[in-house]
Amino acid sequence: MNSRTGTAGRKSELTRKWILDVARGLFNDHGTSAVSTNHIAAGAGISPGNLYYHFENKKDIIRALLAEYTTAYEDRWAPTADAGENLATLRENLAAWSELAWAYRFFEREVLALVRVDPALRDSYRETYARRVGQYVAFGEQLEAQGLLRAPAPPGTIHDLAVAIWLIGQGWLPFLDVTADPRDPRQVARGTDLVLVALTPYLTTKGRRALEDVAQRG
Amino acid sequence: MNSRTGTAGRKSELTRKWILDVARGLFNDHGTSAVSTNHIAAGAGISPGNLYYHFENKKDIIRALLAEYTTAYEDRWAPTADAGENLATLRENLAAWSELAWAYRFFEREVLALVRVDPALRDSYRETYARRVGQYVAFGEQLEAQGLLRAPAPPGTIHDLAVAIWLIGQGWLPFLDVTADPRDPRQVARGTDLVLVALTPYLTTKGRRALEDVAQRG
DNA sequence: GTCTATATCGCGATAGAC
DNA sequence: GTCTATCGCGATATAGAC
Repeated sequence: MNSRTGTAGRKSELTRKWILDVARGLFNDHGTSAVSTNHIAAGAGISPGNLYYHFENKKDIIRALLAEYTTAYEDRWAPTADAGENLATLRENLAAWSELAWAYRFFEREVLALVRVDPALRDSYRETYARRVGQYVAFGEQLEAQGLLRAPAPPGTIHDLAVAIWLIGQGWLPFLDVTADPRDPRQVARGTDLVLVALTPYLTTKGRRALEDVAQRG
Repeated sequence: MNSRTGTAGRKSELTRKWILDVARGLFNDHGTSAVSTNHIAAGAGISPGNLYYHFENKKDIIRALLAEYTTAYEDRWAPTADAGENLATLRENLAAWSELAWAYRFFEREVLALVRVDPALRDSYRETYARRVGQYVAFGEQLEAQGLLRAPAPPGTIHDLAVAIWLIGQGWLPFLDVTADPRDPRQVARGTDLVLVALTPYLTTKGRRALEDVAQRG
């Protein structure tokens, strides 16, 4: 509130970041509801009072983590123009994405419940979702324009496909967390398979070749 | 524990069921972590002590609700033999399923978090998942045998598709809950669209016609 | 089977010293 | 910026009367 963030804010930022890292780890391991602000403070080796100096409450911490997550994603995946190139790197992109999602896996597990009880969180989630699916759709339209997409796609198909892929992407990691060991690299590969099983049949032969390119090279 | 369930158990079963109904409603509205055993007791118009007579604790209630949910599903959808007929009724089946899912929507929202903190729940969930996806795969193989599935499906495709569809089915309702009004019938229809956008491209022309049949008649 | 009363515990949050 | 101390509250769970 009263912080003019000059050089004085440095130490504060460090502690703040440290709290977020610890909280993220605990949330990932035990789920947000099992983790109290006291646990976080203890885990971070600071006092409860200090934690409340940096954050209003637990919700505030969760919001900050979502902001981190979103930023990390958007730093990494600035949308590019060439859909063909994107197809070629799709697999590695999915793998890289899964790394990030793993770091914030409590989120993938709990978002839908969390946004229900925190309107502020809900708003940023909706915004992210809209932007993200918008990117998918733009990607699909690029594919179409470049003849990489099978022709007779009824209107709305690309959008539906984008949402379906979003759902698969949202769901598969926490799902593996339950049914298998998500750290197993082969399982991560299965995650990309699940996305591709939805996407592939919409690609032309040329599109499929672009997709497999990297598999040949790698 | 010491209950020889004869005629004496009748009243007990009624109260038990009533508690479950109330709990389900509250969980749906506020999420499991915001709802305490006291809230449930108050909502049911009974004392906290009475609630603990019928259930060990909150986890126990949640487990009972999952059992209810699973049973309700399996009573409704006994697998049938004719895949072509199944295709024709797929849309209505999806719509009917969404009714059921709506009644237990807190589950769709929270399962993955819930199973993490309750091993018993985790076990039944895994079991249900395995059985359900197994049914999907069997369905896919029937389609294939009847020439309703496009021919060159690489091994594993049907299974991947089954899992992808499971993920879409798991995800879309709670997702709508966040992004739109899930009670809007058109939104429910969009849910089936999302499943079909993954399935349709794998169908032969004949398969697609079987799928559209009902749309013509309705 | 159901109630009332209560014990215990830990969470969220703040005040005030340093 | 960080700590210690602490208050108030509500959640879980049990004891014992009816």
